[in-house]
Amino acid sequence: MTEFISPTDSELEVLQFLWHYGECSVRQINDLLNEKREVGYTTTLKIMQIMNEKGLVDRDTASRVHIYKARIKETHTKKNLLNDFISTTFNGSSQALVMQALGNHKASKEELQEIKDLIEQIENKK
Amino acid sequence: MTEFISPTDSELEVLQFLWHYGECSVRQINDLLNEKREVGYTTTLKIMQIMNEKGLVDRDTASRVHIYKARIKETHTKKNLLNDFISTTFNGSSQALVMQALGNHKASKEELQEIKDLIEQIENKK
DNA sequence: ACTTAAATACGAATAATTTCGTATATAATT
DNA sequence: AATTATATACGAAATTATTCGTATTTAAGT
Repeated sequence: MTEFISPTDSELEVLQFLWHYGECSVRQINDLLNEKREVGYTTTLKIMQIMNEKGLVDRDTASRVHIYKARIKETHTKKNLLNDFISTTFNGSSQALVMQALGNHKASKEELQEIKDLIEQIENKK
Repeated sequence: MTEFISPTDSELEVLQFLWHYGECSVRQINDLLNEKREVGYTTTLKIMQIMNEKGLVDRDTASRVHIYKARIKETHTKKNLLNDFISTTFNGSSQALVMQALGNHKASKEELQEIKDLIEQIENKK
Protein backbone atom coordinates (compact mmCIF):
# COMPACT_ATOMS: atom_id res chain seq x y z
CA MET A 1 0.00 0.00 0.00
CA THR A 2 2.49 2.59 -1.16
CA GLU A 3 1.22 6.11 -1.01
CA PHE A 4 0.17 7.73 -4.23
CA ILE A 5 1.94 11.01 -4.85
CA SER A 6 -0.16 12.85 -7.34
CA PRO A 7 1.80 14.49 -10.12
CA THR A 8 1.35 18.21 -10.65
CA ASP A 9 -0.30 19.39 -13.85
CA SER A 10 3.02 19.95 -15.56
CA GLU A 11 4.23 16.57 -14.48
CA LEU A 12 1.10 14.90 -15.75
CA GLU A 13 1.59 16.57 -19.10
CA VAL A 14 5.06 15.07 -19.31
CA LEU A 15 3.84 11.69 -18.17
CA GLN A 16 1.22 11.61 -20.89
CA PHE A 17 3.92 12.00 -23.50
CA LEU A 18 6.10 9.38 -21.89
CA TRP A 19 3.22 6.94 -21.75
CA HIS A 20 2.47 7.60 -25.37
CA TYR A 21 5.98 7.45 -26.76
CA GLY A 22 7.56 5.05 -24.32
CA GLU A 23 10.73 6.99 -23.82
CA CYS A 24 11.85 10.50 -24.60
CA SER A 25 14.69 12.94 -24.25
CA VAL A 26 14.14 16.31 -22.63
CA ARG A 27 14.40 17.88 -26.06
CA GLN A 28 11.59 15.74 -27.40
CA ILE A 29 9.30 16.52 -24.51
CA ASN A 30 10.12 20.19 -24.76
CA ASP A 31 9.26 20.21 -28.46
CA LEU A 32 5.98 18.44 -27.76
CA LEU A 33 5.09 20.90 -25.03
CA ASN A 34 5.87 23.82 -27.28
CA GLU A 35 3.28 22.67 -29.77
CA LYS A 36 0.73 23.74 -27.19
CA ARG A 37 2.42 26.59 -25.31
CA GLU A 38 5.75 28.29 -24.98
CA VAL A 39 8.06 26.61 -22.49
CA GLY A 40 11.77 27.21 -22.07
CA TYR A 41 14.05 24.25 -22.48
CA THR A 42 15.57 24.51 -19.03
CA THR A 43 12.10 24.70 -17.56
CA THR A 44 11.23 21.37 -19.06
CA LEU A 45 14.60 19.98 -18.00
CA LYS A 46 14.01 21.07 -14.43
CA ILE A 47 10.55 19.56 -14.29
CA MET A 48 11.88 16.25 -15.51
CA GLN A 49 14.78 16.32 -13.08
CA ILE A 50 12.37 16.88 -10.23
CA MET A 51 10.16 14.10 -11.53
CA ASN A 52 13.18 11.87 -11.39
CA GLU A 53 13.90 12.85 -7.79
CA LYS A 54 10.29 12.11 -6.91
CA GLY A 55 10.48 8.71 -8.53
CA LEU A 56 7.90 9.50 -11.18
CA VAL A 57 10.32 8.69 -13.97
CA ASP A 58 13.46 6.69 -14.57
CA ARG A 59 16.27 7.96 -16.69
CA ASP A 60 19.14 6.47 -18.53
CA THR A 61 22.18 8.70 -18.25
CA ALA A 62 24.50 6.46 -20.22
CA SER A 63 24.78 8.81 -23.13
CA ARG A 64 24.96 12.57 -23.02
CA VAL A 65 21.30 12.87 -23.94
CA HIS A 66 19.43 11.43 -20.99
CA ILE A 67 16.51 9.22 -21.84
CA TYR A 68 13.45 9.30 -19.62
CA LYS A 69 10.64 6.85 -19.20
CA ALA A 70 7.63 6.79 -16.92
CA ARG A 71 8.15 4.85 -13.75
CA ILE A 72 4.53 4.91 -12.65
CA LYS A 73 1.95 3.00 -14.66
CA GLU A 74 -0.59 4.83 -16.71
CA THR A 75 -3.70 2.94 -15.61
CA HIS A 76 -2.63 2.90 -11.99
CA THR A 77 -1.92 6.62 -12.01
CA LYS A 78 -5.12 7.57 -13.77
CA LYS A 79 -7.09 5.39 -11.43
CA ASN A 80 -5.66 7.26 -8.47
CA LEU A 81 -6.18 10.64 -10.08
CA LEU A 82 -9.75 9.72 -10.83
CA ASN A 83 -10.37 8.57 -7.29
CA ASP A 84 -9.00 11.82 -5.91
CA PHE A 85 -11.10 13.79 -8.34
CA ILE A 86 -14.26 11.90 -7.51
CA SER A 87 -13.81 12.41 -3.81
CA THR A 88 -12.99 16.11 -3.99
CA THR A 89 -15.49 17.05 -6.66
CA PHE A 90 -18.26 14.50 -6.60
CA ASN A 91 -18.27 13.69 -2.95
CA GLY A 92 -17.03 10.19 -3.63
CA SER A 93 -19.87 9.20 -5.91
CA SER A 94 -18.61 7.63 -9.10
CA GLN A 95 -22.16 7.43 -10.27
CA ALA A 96 -22.60 11.19 -10.04
CA LEU A 97 -19.47 11.64 -12.08
CA VAL A 98 -20.54 9.20 -14.76
CA MET A 99 -23.95 10.76 -15.04
CA GLN A 100 -22.47 14.19 -15.42
CA ALA A 101 -19.88 13.03 -17.94
CA LEU A 102 -22.50 11.32 -20.06
CA GLY A 103 -24.75 14.32 -19.79
CA ASN A 104 -22.12 16.82 -20.88
CA HIS A 105 -20.58 15.31 -23.93
CA LYS A 106 -22.75 13.48 -26.31
CA ALA A 107 -20.88 10.28 -26.81
CA SER A 108 -21.23 8.42 -30.07
CA LYS A 109 -23.56 5.47 -30.51
CA GLU A 110 -20.62 3.12 -30.45
CA GLU A 111 -19.21 4.62 -27.28
CA LEU A 112 -22.52 4.36 -25.52
CA GLN A 113 -22.76 0.75 -26.59
CA GLU A 114 -19.33 0.02 -25.17
CA ILE A 115 -20.34 1.50 -21.87
CA LYS A 116 -23.52 -0.55 -21.83
CA ASP A 117 -21.50 -3.65 -22.54
CA LEU A 118 -19.23 -2.87 -19.66
CA ILE A 119 -22.19 -2.45 -17.36
CA GLU A 120 -23.59 -5.80 -18.48
CA GLN A 121 -20.25 -7.33 -17.77
CA ILE A 122 -20.12 -5.87 -14.28
CA GLU A 123 -23.66 -6.98 -13.55
CA ASN A 124 -22.95 -10.52 -14.62
CA LYS A 125 -19.97 -10.75 -12.33
CA LYS A 126 -22.10 -10.40 -9.22
CA MET B 1 -18.70 32.89 -23.09
CA THR B 2 -17.33 33.97 -19.77
CA GLU B 3 -14.08 32.31 -18.87
CA PHE B 4 -14.16 29.64 -16.24
CA ILE B 5 -11.76 30.30 -13.41
CA SER B 6 -11.22 27.02 -11.72
CA PRO B 7 -11.31 27.18 -7.93
CA THR B 8 -8.32 25.86 -6.03
CA ASP B 9 -8.74 22.78 -3.88
CA SER B 10 -9.37 24.84 -0.76
CA GLU B 11 -11.86 26.98 -2.57
CA LEU B 12 -13.67 23.95 -3.90
CA GLU B 13 -13.93 22.58 -0.38
CA VAL B 14 -15.61 25.78 0.73
CA LEU B 15 -17.87 25.82 -2.29
CA GLN B 16 -19.07 22.31 -1.55
CA PHE B 17 -20.24 23.44 1.86
CA LEU B 18 -21.88 26.54 0.48
CA TRP B 19 -23.71 24.49 -2.14
CA HIS B 20 -24.86 22.09 0.52
CA TYR B 21 -25.96 24.57 3.15
CA GLY B 22 -26.97 27.46 0.94
CA GLU B 23 -25.31 30.14 2.99
CA CYS B 24 -22.73 30.16 5.73
CA SER B 25 -20.69 32.38 7.97
CA VAL B 26 -16.92 32.04 8.09
CA ARG B 27 -17.27 30.44 11.49
CA GLN B 28 -19.55 27.74 10.16
CA ILE B 29 -17.25 26.92 7.28
CA ASN B 30 -14.27 26.87 9.59
CA ASP B 31 -16.02 24.47 11.94
CA LEU B 32 -16.92 22.21 9.03
CA LEU B 33 -13.36 22.24 7.73
CA ASN B 34 -12.01 21.42 11.16
CA GLU B 35 -14.03 18.23 11.24
CA LYS B 36 -11.62 16.97 8.63
CA ARG B 37 -8.37 18.79 9.36
CA GLU B 38 -7.01 21.58 11.48
CA VAL B 39 -7.41 25.01 9.93
CA GLY B 40 -7.00 28.34 11.67
CA TYR B 41 -9.96 30.66 11.66
CA THR B 42 -8.16 33.50 9.95
CA THR B 43 -6.98 31.09 7.29
CA THR B 44 -10.54 30.23 6.43
CA LEU B 45 -11.50 33.87 6.58
CA LYS B 46 -8.74 34.79 4.17
CA ILE B 47 -9.70 32.08 1.72
CA MET B 48 -13.28 33.28 1.70
CA GLN B 49 -12.26 36.90 1.30
CA ILE B 50 -10.17 35.97 -1.70
CA MET B 51 -13.03 33.93 -3.09
CA ASN B 52 -15.14 37.03 -2.82
CA GLU B 53 -12.57 39.10 -4.68
CA LYS B 54 -12.46 36.48 -7.40
CA GLY B 55 -16.23 36.50 -7.70
CA LEU B 56 -16.66 32.92 -6.58
CA VAL B 57 -18.94 33.91 -3.74
CA ASP B 58 -21.22 36.74 -2.74
CA ARG B 59 -21.41 38.03 0.77
CA ASP B 60 -23.86 39.97 2.81
CA THR B 61 -22.04 42.38 5.09
CA ALA B 62 -25.13 43.91 6.60
CA SER B 63 -24.58 42.43 10.00
CA ARG B 64 -21.30 41.96 11.77
CA VAL B 65 -21.19 38.31 10.85
CA HIS B 66 -20.81 38.27 7.10
CA ILE B 67 -22.88 35.69 5.30
CA TYR B 68 -21.47 34.02 2.25
CA LYS B 69 -23.13 32.16 -0.56
CA ALA B 70 -21.81 30.57 -3.71
CA ARG B 71 -21.96 32.80 -6.74
CA ILE B 72 -21.09 30.10 -9.23
CA LYS B 73 -23.53 27.28 -9.83
CA GLU B 74 -22.74 23.79 -8.66
CA THR B 75 -23.59 21.93 -11.85
CA HIS B 76 -21.94 24.50 -14.04
CA THR B 77 -18.77 24.46 -11.98
CA LYS B 78 -18.57 20.70 -11.75
CA LYS B 79 -19.17 20.44 -15.44
CA ASN B 80 -16.21 22.70 -16.09
CA LEU B 81 -14.01 20.91 -13.59
CA LEU B 82 -14.92 17.62 -15.17
CA ASN B 83 -14.15 18.89 -18.64
CA ASP B 84 -10.76 20.13 -17.50
CA PHE B 85 -10.07 16.85 -15.82
CA ILE B 86 -11.07 14.81 -18.83
CA SER B 87 -8.87 16.81 -21.14
CA THR B 88 -5.82 16.78 -18.91
CA THR B 89 -6.09 13.22 -17.71
CA PHE B 90 -8.08 11.28 -20.27
CA ASN B 91 -7.01 13.09 -23.37
CA GLY B 92 -10.49 14.48 -23.85
CA SER B 93 -12.25 11.13 -23.97
CA SER B 94 -15.25 11.10 -21.69
CA GLN B 95 -15.77 7.50 -22.61
CA ALA B 96 -12.35 6.54 -21.31
CA LEU B 97 -13.16 8.24 -18.05
CA VAL B 98 -16.52 6.56 -17.67
CA MET B 99 -15.08 3.16 -18.41
CA GLN B 100 -12.37 3.66 -15.84
CA ALA B 101 -14.78 4.98 -13.23
CA LEU B 102 -17.14 2.06 -13.68
CA GLY B 103 -14.25 -0.33 -13.61
CA ASN B 104 -12.77 1.01 -10.40
CA HIS B 105 -15.67 1.25 -8.05
CA LYS B 106 -18.29 -1.36 -8.15
CA ALA B 107 -21.45 0.62 -8.32
CA SER B 108 -24.62 -0.82 -6.87
CA LYS B 109 -27.24 -2.50 -9.00
CA GLU B 110 -29.48 0.53 -8.70
CA GLU B 111 -26.74 2.91 -9.71
CA LEU B 112 -25.89 0.87 -12.74
CA GLN B 113 -29.54 0.84 -13.69
CA GLU B 114 -29.71 4.60 -13.43
CA ILE B 115 -26.76 4.93 -15.71
CA LYS B 116 -28.32 2.57 -18.21
CA ASP B 117 -31.50 4.59 -18.10
CA LEU B 118 -29.57 7.72 -18.81
CA ILE B 119 -27.90 6.11 -21.77
CA GLU B 120 -31.28 5.01 -23.13
CA GLN B 121 -32.48 8.53 -22.73
CA ILE B 122 -29.53 9.94 -24.62
CA GLU B 123 -29.92 7.40 -27.37
CA ASN B 124 -33.56 8.22 -27.84
CA LYS B 125 -32.83 11.89 -28.18
CA LYS B 126 -30.86 11.34 -31.39
C1' DA C 1 -19.40 50.75 32.47
C1' DC C 2 -16.05 47.21 32.07
C1' DT C 3 -14.30 43.02 30.58
C1' DT C 4 -14.34 39.31 27.59
C1' DA C 5 -15.42 37.04 23.36
C1' DA C 6 -15.77 36.96 18.52
C1' DA C 7 -15.72 39.17 14.15
C1' DT C 8 -13.21 41.42 10.00
C1' DA C 9 -9.13 43.62 7.71
C1' DC C 10 -4.66 43.52 6.39
C1' DG C 11 -0.09 42.36 5.69
C1' DA C 12 3.35 39.37 5.83
C1' DA C 13 5.55 34.60 6.52
C1' DT C 14 5.59 30.05 4.51
C1' DA C 15 5.29 26.72 1.14
C1' DA C 16 4.85 24.76 -3.28
C1' DT C 17 5.33 25.26 -8.19
C1' DT C 18 7.10 27.08 -12.21
C1' DT C 19 10.36 29.54 -14.73
C1' DC C 20 14.71 30.63 -16.29
C1' DG C 21 19.73 32.48 -16.18
C1' DT C 22 24.30 31.02 -15.98
C1' DA C 23 28.05 27.79 -15.66
C1' DT C 24 30.02 23.89 -17.44
C1' DA C 25 30.64 19.79 -20.22
C1' DT C 26 30.33 17.27 -24.44
C1' DA C 27 29.46 16.58 -29.21
C1' DA C 28 29.22 18.33 -33.89
C1' DT C 29 30.77 21.45 -37.47
C1' DT C 30 34.03 24.05 -39.98
C1' DA D 1 42.17 22.67 -33.56
C1' DA D 2 38.85 26.14 -33.04
C1' DT D 3 34.17 27.43 -33.09
C1' DT D 4 29.48 26.58 -32.57
C1' DA D 5 25.56 24.02 -31.01
C1' DT D 6 23.39 21.34 -27.59
C1' DA D 7 23.37 18.90 -23.18
C1' DT D 8 22.95 18.82 -17.98
C1' DA D 9 23.46 20.90 -13.26
C1' DC D 10 22.36 24.16 -10.12
C1' DG D 11 20.61 27.96 -7.87
C1' DA D 12 17.71 31.51 -7.54
C1' DA D 13 13.87 34.59 -9.14
C1' DA D 14 8.96 34.81 -9.96
C1' DT D 15 4.34 33.07 -9.18
C1' DT D 16 0.71 31.18 -6.81
C1' DA D 17 -1.42 29.24 -2.85
C1' DT D 18 -1.75 28.75 1.95
C1' DT D 19 -1.29 30.00 6.62
C1' DC D 20 -1.44 32.92 10.33
C1' DG D 21 -0.23 37.02 13.53
C1' DT D 22 -1.80 41.37 14.92
C1' DA D 23 -4.73 45.38 14.99
C1' DT D 24 -9.19 47.03 15.22
C1' DT D 25 -14.11 46.90 15.69
C1' DT D 26 -18.41 45.31 17.49
C1' DA D 27 -21.34 42.47 20.27
C1' DA D 28 -22.18 39.91 24.50
C1' DG D 29 -21.74 38.93 29.27
C1' DT D 30 -21.02 40.47 34.05
